[in-house]
Amino acid sequence: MLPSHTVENYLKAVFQAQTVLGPDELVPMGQLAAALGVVPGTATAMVKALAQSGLVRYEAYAGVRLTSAGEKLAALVLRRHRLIELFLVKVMGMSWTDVHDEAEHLEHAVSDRLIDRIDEMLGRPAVDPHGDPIPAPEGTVTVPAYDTLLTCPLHSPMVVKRVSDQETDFLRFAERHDLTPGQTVQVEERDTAADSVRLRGTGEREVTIGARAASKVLVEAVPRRPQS
Amino acid sequence: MLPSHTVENYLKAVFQAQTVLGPDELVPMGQLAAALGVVPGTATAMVKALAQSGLVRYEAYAGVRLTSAGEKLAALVLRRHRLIELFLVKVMGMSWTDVHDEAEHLEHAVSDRLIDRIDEMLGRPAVDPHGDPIPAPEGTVTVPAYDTLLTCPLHSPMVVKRVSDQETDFLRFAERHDLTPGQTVQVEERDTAADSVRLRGTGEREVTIGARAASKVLVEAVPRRPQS
DNA sequence: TACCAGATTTTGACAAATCAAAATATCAGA
DNA sequence: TCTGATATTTTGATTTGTCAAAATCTGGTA
Ligand SMILES: [Mn+2]
Ligand SMILES: [Mn+2]
Ligand SMILES: [Mn+2]
Ligand SMILES: [Mn+2]
Repeated sequence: MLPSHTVENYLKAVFQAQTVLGPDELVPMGQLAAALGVVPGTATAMVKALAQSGLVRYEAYAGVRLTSAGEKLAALVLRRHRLIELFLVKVMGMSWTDVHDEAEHLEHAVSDRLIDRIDEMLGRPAVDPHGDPIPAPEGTVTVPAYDTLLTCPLHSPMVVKRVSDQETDFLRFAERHDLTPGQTVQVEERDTAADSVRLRGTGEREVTIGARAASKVLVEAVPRRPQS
Repeated sequence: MLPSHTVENYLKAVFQAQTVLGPDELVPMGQLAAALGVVPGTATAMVKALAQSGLVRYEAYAGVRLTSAGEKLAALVLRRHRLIELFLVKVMGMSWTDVHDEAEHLEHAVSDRLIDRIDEMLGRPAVDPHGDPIPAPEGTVTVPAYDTLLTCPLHSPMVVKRVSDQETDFLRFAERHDLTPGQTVQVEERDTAADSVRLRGTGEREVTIGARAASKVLVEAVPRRPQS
């Protein structure tokens, strides 16, 4: 019995909530329900069924976490999602701002064989168009720990490595300000009171963005001596 | 309310049954149920619901036929299916023998925008890898009337235009004997008693195939003076 | 320690899609 | 016209996924 679309979506949501909360935390039902756009009671019912199938462990009033079986399945859904996103950008010429919604459906419909062709065609990539890491076929992921524009050093050139928001509007905003993976930026000033971050980007252009937005842009120091 | 996968599959099945039975025939429920792999009672229930939605007309004990609304939806599902099949062959390098099952799932998951990119990328093709005509975005299809290897003239070179069976095994058989769209064949002899057809294919190779198989290979006379 | 606000679970209902099996209709042949 | 074989419909259940709203729990605060 292969998992339904719904089951795949629940597992993926738990997986992603778990990676932000930390590996030992339980995901609260309210958060899970919100992520999936269902009413809390629905999530409770579904999670109980998933627990029956051995895909999650569930503690009433505490929350839910994936078992290793559930974790593997979830990682494979995420793998499909991210490979599809990259495929849509690289091969189909779609914009990175739009591919998420399309991938949200396709991730449940592609076969293992097709996903492997896609992977091969893309040269076994490590990250998707947003810089999100692509889980291996075995279901393992390594998530590099990056600074954000809110935590990185000032006056020091940084490369954008990842933009962690799937909303078309935010991605368009990021693109408009050259905050896409691969671009270089530098934080000029942080104003805690104003809740803002002033940036100098490619071509000396300056922008000031909110702290909220800044925290979604993950960066890494530009290596001192780039390989010739 | 966009139609569910199930509704799309029912409409497509009625559409296809209708094109083989003829435009004025009602599709019997038993046949529809068999095509969809459900028990007859299920088909009856579903068809009644489709009739409620105005997608089909249903006459108890007689059968079902698409309304023009249903026909348009069905044609669009078929359009997606066939464009996806061609895409999988041309762009993803899959075999024409395998793409049907993959397309059966993807046809319900691709957006209109993506399907249009695919159509564009393929150069607005008229037929899929099996020679099946691709419905227009408006939901219209023109089905050319071809001879089959069972009805075409003897000793006269014919081009294979279409192979009308989606089974991997049959398609592999056809491929083995150079009976793929674009190839040239010639019928040497028909033996009604033996229920067989003897063919001479590319490279003078001869094969004898059954009448059943022969009827699935649609052909057209090779034009007298091919365009230089 | 008692209470409350907020989160969570429970209960009861519903829609979609399906099957098994009983009931019924149709149609061809005697 | 009657009869049976076959096709179709009906009936009653089941599974999955969902919501609304009532009931219950939990973690702090007074
Ligand atoms: Mn999804
Ligand atoms: Mn992504
Ligand atoms: Mn289908
Ligand atoms: Mn085809």
